[in-house]
Amino acid sequence: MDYRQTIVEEAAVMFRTYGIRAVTMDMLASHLGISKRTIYEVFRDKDELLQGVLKWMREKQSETMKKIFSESENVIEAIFKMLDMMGNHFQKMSPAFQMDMKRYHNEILRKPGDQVEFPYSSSNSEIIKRGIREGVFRKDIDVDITNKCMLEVAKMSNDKTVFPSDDYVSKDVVRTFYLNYLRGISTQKGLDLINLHDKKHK
Amino acid sequence: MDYRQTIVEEAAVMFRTYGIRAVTMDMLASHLGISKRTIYEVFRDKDELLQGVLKWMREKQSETMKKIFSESENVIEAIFKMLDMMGNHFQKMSPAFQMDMKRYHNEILRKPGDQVEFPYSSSNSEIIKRGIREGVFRKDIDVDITNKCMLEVAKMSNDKTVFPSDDYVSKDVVRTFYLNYLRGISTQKGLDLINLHDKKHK
DNA sequence: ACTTTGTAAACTAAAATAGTTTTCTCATTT
DNA sequence: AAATGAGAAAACTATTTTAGTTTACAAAGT
Repeated sequence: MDYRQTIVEEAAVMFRTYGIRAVTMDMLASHLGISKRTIYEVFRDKDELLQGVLKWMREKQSETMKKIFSESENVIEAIFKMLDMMGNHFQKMSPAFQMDMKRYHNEILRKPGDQVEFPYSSSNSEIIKRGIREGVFRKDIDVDITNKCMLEVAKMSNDKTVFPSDDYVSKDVVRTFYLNYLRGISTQKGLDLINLHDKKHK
Repeated sequence: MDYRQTIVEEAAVMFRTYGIRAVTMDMLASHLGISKRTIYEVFRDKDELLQGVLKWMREKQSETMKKIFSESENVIEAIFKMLDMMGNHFQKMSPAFQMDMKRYHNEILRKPGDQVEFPYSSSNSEIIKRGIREGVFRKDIDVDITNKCMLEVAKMSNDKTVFPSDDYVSKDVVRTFYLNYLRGISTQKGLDLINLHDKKHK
């Protein structure tokens, strides 16, 4: 039987609920009702498993994005839907997971070729380009830089070390932070759409 | 200077955000901007620190409860406010924290006298007694047993292993589960109040 | 100057956990 | 029915973490 997908999905849930380090291989195995050996049959080590999990998360997330993107009438609507989705994801994602991700990230050059990229909020420049085409974003913005910035804003908004959840509600931070940035790159038409959706969503 | 309270409060936040095991003493120290040594000056070991944290959580929680209790017109109103507060707390509380608490709990008889009690939802029989007095709860219920049961219902509602947050929204589970139990011990007057508040809260 | 209070960092000892190996069992195939 | 293979179960090792200690040192108060 091919356990690979089953393992990845369960590991994904456990990692993001409890954090990566908190989930031991024994724990994962017993949750799956299989033996630890079987996991190591499919994945060389925990690192490879993590890579598999992150890859799967990215793929799933990317699909959802595409769906939202294609089902929306305009970019602003798409972004609002996207923010909702992200809000959901981040609510399910334990701070421990984010902490562990940072730690893995900081272990510089663990193995060359290994990319430990943040699974969610992988915004892509397509959104920005479409926004410009639709006359919602200003024509004079640098697509590449803006794309990177929006990703950073999204990441930062959800960083518990920057906005401790005691003082802020994660969802609100994303909204205000991200939307304000959005306003900054919008045309008048874009601003109108933002205000419209913001009111409707509230 | 007396660091004790500062340490306890920071540890409390970190424990419930990242889980107990995920927070190392070094991490805690550097977060506080003090040396690890200083922590050990005040607390013999991590266990004693955890006890301190839990005690403080219980006290703070108990105070809030008393406040809610005294500021409410009737028991049902108090319980709805209480549920709101609990919802908040559980949202801030990482599943890792709950997992670690269970683990500590299972290490039977770690030290005689050590009580590792769950900090939140320490409902007390006062609420039930007041409910009976107000004619909201049936007179024939066993106060002690009901108290214990309500506590268990509250705990269970927030147990991620029972209700994985993928499938359920924690807040909704508490609401339906707890409220249904509540209905079971209520008189007609109680039922009316529950329906009233439930509608208003929605 | 000396004591206290705390920092910084190196250190040790103990615990936890990744990863391995062995043995056993059940099911499928030949 | 014997052989093969896939996986369970559990014991084991080796590595890594982390709790907790010790040491050397610095600033501040007396």
